[in-house]
Order: sequence, then structure tokens, then C-alpha cells
Amino acid sequence: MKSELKIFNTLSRKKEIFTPIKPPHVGLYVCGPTVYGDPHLGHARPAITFDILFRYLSTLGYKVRYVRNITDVGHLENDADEGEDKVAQKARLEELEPMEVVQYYTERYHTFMNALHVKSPSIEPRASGHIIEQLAIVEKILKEGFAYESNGSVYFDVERYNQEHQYGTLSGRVLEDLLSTTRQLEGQTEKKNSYDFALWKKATPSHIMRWPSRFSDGFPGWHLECTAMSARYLGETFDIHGGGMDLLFPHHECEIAQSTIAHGHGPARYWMHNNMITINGQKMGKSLGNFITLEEFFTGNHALIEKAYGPMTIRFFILQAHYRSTVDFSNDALMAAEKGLLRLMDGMAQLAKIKAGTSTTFDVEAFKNKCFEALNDDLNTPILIAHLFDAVRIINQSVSGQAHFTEKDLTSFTELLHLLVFDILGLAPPENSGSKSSETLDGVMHLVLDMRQQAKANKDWGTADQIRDALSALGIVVKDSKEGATWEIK
RNA sequence: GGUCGGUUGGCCGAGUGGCUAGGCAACGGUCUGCAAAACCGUCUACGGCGGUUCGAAUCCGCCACCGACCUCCA
Repeated sequence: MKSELKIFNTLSRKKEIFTPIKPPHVGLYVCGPTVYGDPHLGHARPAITFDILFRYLSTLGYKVRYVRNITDVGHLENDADEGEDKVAQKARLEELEPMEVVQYYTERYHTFMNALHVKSPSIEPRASGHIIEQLAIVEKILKEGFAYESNGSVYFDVERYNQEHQYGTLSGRVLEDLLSTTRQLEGQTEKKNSYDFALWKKATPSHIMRWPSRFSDGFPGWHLECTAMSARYLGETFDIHGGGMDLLFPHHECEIAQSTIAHGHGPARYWMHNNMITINGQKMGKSLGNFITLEEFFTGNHALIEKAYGPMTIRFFILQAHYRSTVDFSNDALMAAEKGLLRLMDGMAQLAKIKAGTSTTFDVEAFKNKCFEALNDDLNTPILIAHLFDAVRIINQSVSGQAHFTEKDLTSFTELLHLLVFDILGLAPPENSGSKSSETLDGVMHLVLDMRQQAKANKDWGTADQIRDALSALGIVVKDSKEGATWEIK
């Protein structure tokens, strides 16, 4: 399938036409969650961003292998000697086996990603399952002379690397600057330079998660897993590497350095980074006290949230902003998004009610082109959604006879909208709307609305309004139209 | 301090050297028994100061403010 998909490549800081290495195959690697805590809003952004990419590439006819890792080892709490594996630290606090914690939060992550309609990746490898691959890379880099052993740990020699290659190409950093800006932490005497990073870390005695190696009983460095697992499942060169902007430096920079030594070149041709999420204009962070988990969002059980917001509202809200912009979560913005989504979904439901005519007053082909133009322009979902609202207007006009479609155009219009809204954007009507209700409820509602219709026919406005008001109190909105009444649970 | 990014109408949020973004809210109208929904219309904004240009919110410079990264982070 031909496409003019352009994506913003962080490497060049420009939009580039996407050309896969071996069409129709596309290799996509995205940094996944560290499963030591409940999934939060921050996890939703990259998951949804790259879900759209995954879905769209698939729509374009590519055979995508999407690899998104689960980090269950290796991320240090800090860079110092006494640093310990995040997972292990949490486990000790709760007196659980580390893998118990991993299991629990991995399942939580999956549950909430499913709720957000984030498709499962093709492969979801775990860092703990790839220690051998990671150690092999450590050996390779040591052999090439770009790493050194120190007190049971192995560090990447950034200075040496920078002599032959350029360190900082992705993030635009210069090594000399890093010298002055890198934090000096206690116990860094093992490292030659503060900017060197660990490939293998010797475990402290209290450290539960550890693996034997010829250097020490320890665990792999924080950046190594992605290098090892992406190479294993996608090859040493693959198409797209994605992740949050906060991972740009040092994580992705280090991946490039490791890969350059181990494989002779950087891992990916295109690097894509989604921007961060803010809460009321401020970065979300545990230390800032504005940390909101997805569960809290879905239940409304958080001080900063006025009400519960459904997964589709959050998905829609995120898609209403471009993935490279920050998106600010506030109650006003979320409520606006919720209503907007409802309007869009109403429109989709109305689509089936359009009666085909003898002529078409809407240029379906031009509309289609506009929509794909938006997607092709670095996944510009806000523009796509703006077009979709134009379509909603056309749909509503058609239902009331102010716009028309031929049978053929109506079919292609309907198919196009289903493709865009459901398949590519991955949206769906809110969980408890009329369309998804039980047959029993449908039957009851049909009866009730019939009775109201009877009352209206008899000009018994009191009864008609009583029915409407009582339903409204139950959260069921009655919508009258010339064709009769429909209903919807709010 | 270094690097990078942002500042758009009541709110959110796109975009671009001249041509309506879109959503939410508000207001007016049509429809309706009355409403709601829907439709039509109104609200015409781009931080400040200079500069380039026939023309800039869009390019350049300076200033102000905000934020991200530089430390685990999505």
C-alpha cells in the first residue's frame, strides 16, 4: 500500500518520509513500563501514541512487529553504590518476592491498557528473561575496548566512545557540557567519569534480584535491556524506536552508544518521542503530589479529580493533542473532551440511520484524502479529529434530510469512518451507552417510550414529561426527533 | 548554570508568510406542546518590543514568562 507517511525523526529533528528497511515489514520498539508501581497517566501517553502508530502502519498494509518491553530488573534507584534495583526495593518493603511484585503490576498494566483500547504488542519481552543476551553485549563492548571493569561492575567508557564516535547526537548534547552538569554523587569512585554508565552492576548484599556473572553477582545496567531485546527480536537495525521524551537522555543516548559499539551502528533509523503529561500545568510526579493512577482516573477517586473519567475519554483527550506537544489534564479540559467524544460517538451511531438517495452532496473522496493527509503528517490526530467533527455535522444533516448520499457513497463514507474512528483511533462508545445495553433494557425502553409517545399523541403532556423527567433522574436522556425518540445513558 | 521546547480567543487545542482549524462554554435563531438533541449563525485570538516583507500570529533579533531534560521517571 502506498503511503506518504511522514514522521518526526528526533535524530534529524525533521519530519521524514517513512521508508521501511524491508517492506512490507516494519520493526517497532517502544520502551515499556517499569513494573514496580500502579499504571498512571504517564503510561497512557506513549502507549496510546504508539498504539496509533501500530494501528496505522497495519492499516497501511505493513506487517508490523511491535516490541514493547517490560522492565522488571535493572533500573537503579540512584547511581550510587548503595543504589538498588527498584523492583527489589519495593519488594523488600512489602515483603514479597520481587517476581510477585512484577507479576502483580504487569497484570495491572495490561488491565488498564486494555481498558484504554491499547492493543497488545507483538512481543512483550522481559528484561529478567534476557540476562544472557545482556551479558553477551557487555562482553562484546569490553572486548572492543569501550568498557572497563571496576569493583565487580562494568561501565561504559563514554570519553573513549566520544573520541571515535559522537556521544549526544540524539539529544544534542556535548560531552564537555556534560562534565560540568552531571551530578557528582557519593560513591562514584568506581567510575572514571561521572557520565559513564553501568553495563553491569554488582549487587549489594541486601540486593535480592541478582544473577551470576564473571564480574560479580549482580544485574544488568539500566540501558542495556532495550539494546539486547530490540536486537534479539527486531535485528541489529530496525525501523522505529519510540518512547517518552524523558527517555531521550540519557536512556536512548546510551542505547545508541552501546549499539554502536556492539553492532557497529545505532539501533533504529527513526526515533520518535512523545511529549509529557502535565496536571494543571505542572509535570506529574510522585514527589510533586499530583500523581494520578489510571484507576483513580477511572473511579474519580482523587483529590484533583472532580469526577470519574472513562478510559475512552482519556484516550480521546490524549488524541486531541498532538503527541509531540505536552497535554495538560484539568477537569475543564477533560469534561470538554468527554462531551466532544459523546458528540462524535452519537454521530457514528446516527450513521446507520442515513437513508441513501439519488445524489451525493458531500465529497467523500476529498474528505478521505484530508483525513489521511492528517495521519500522514506525523500522526496529526487533532487535525483528523477536527475533520471527523465535520463528518458528524454532515451525518446529522443527512439524517434530517439536509444532505444526501447515494448508496455507494454512503457505504464508502460509513466504511471510512469506521476505519478511522474505531480501527485507527481505537475509540469506542462509552461503556454504558444505549448501543451496548442488554436486550432486556432495550425492550423496556422501547415500551416506556411507546407509552410516552401515546401520551404525547393524546396531548397528555403531564404524563409525557413525567416519563421524561423520571428517566432523566435515572440518567437516561430521551432525544426526540421526527422519526421518533431515542435514548441514551449518560 | 547548560541544552531544548513552549507562550494562540472564556477553557482545551491545531496550524500556517496572504485563504474558516476543531471541541467545550456563551449568545441569537430554526425545530419542538415545552425542553433536550440536532441544525444555522455570532464571538475573529495568536506574550512584549523591534526588524525582514507588498503582506507575519506564521521568518529574524532582543526581552519577559512558563516548562522539560541534565538524577529514577512514560
